[in-house]
Amino acid sequence: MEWEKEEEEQQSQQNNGMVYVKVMTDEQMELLQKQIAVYTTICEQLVEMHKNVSAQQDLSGPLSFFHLAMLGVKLGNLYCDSVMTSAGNKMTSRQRWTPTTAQLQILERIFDEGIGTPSKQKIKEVTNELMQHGQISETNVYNWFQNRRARSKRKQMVTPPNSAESEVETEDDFPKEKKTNSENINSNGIMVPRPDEICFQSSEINSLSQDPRPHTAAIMFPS
Amino acid sequence: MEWEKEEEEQQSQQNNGMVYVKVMTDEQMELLQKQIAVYTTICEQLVEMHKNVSAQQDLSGPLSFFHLAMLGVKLGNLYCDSVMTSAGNKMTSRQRWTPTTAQLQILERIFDEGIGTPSKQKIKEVTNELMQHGQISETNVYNWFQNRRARSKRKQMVTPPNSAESEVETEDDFPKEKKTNSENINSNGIMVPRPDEICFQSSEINSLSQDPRPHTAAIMFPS
DNA sequence: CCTGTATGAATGAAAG
DNA sequence: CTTTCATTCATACAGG
Repeated sequence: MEWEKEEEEQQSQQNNGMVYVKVMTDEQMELLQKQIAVYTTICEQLVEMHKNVSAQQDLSGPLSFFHLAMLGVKLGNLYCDSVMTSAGNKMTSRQRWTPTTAQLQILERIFDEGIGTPSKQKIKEVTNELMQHGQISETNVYNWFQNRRARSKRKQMVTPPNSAESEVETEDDFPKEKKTNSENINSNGIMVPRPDEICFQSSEINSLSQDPRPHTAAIMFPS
Repeated sequence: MEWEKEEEEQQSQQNNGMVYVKVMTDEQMELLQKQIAVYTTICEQLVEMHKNVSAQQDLSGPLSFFHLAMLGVKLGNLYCDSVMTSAGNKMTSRQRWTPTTAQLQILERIFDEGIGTPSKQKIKEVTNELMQHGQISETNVYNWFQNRRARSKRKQMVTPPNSAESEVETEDDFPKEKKTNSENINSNGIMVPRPDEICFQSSEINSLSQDPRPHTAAIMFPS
């Protein structure tokens, strides 16, 4: 991974001036890495397992255990249902394309390569490749790049040219001081926000933090 | 991996206590969460895959997996705990902006003035003004107007339509401000096939992959 | 606690 | 390309 660059992030949203950062100790850091490593291992092994099972059905593997284990890890829940809702007549909704994680990875990767001009030809190519990972059309690709570019640009534009406005009071006025018993951490204690809709680092994280930089879609692997 | 933060120390009470700590921005934090979320999802998918592949299996397998999974949970908990307690920094990435009453009043007033074109310049002005009443960013203002307009429009769209209801059976699926509890459609970001080509995909739909290809999750595992 | 709702934010698509 | 719209996702809060 490489988000080491991340210089001076500075405000994503409600904090003009003041910078909020997460602070962790080395041990916490290490813990985190371990956690990810565990996931990595689990995933890899599961993949292996699946290969075997797929190879020969009779492979009498005690898969049930996986289920149990995974359920333990699983923090969120809901699994999408089957496509159409009970009513059956529904299904008319959702006409808008939603990139699959695989597609997103590829798109981000390509975007990072800097080619700012998707050019018709390129679009076609990309579309073709993405088609391997799910339904998609050239228009989708085109729009995606259009939006991606526009938004990443806007982000870096909003960056206050300087720090002149060193406010003196802000950031305390935050209404509520809520400190809500932290959300984001599901009851299980695991910090994953929500199992659904995962996206590999959209990295344009949002609002207007700048960062016109690379967002390699690779998952970070603690070595 | 090392995301050394550069400037912008913030160091919390950088004096006694830990001398060096890792600092992450909201973006980084979020990125991390997403990565973990990705793993989680992958695991879930793999498990689902297994469910399908192996109808029923006896259990008596490799406890190692189970242990690993549990370990993951454990680490997850530990992680959260320690992080929360340490710097006391809000671990919550991205809390959303909440307008203060003063800000809301002003926003509403401006909105009523009819200028439907917030235009960048206007946004800046307004933001500036609102800053006097609490933390806020241009994006917040921008979003606010965006949402305000969209929602007021939708509202008036729902109200009038009770006079000449054309269709006969379109009553319940109508928008309704009911705010559809979503989740009726897969939330994995998987795209639902256009109504014009839904043919296959019936049994193992969401279970594992949206694409009718060898799902070998391998592709998701960058070395 | 859990659930429903209002609303801030993200984003695909389209208009300009 | 830039701006706007429409739809959806996620979360802060109020009620049970």
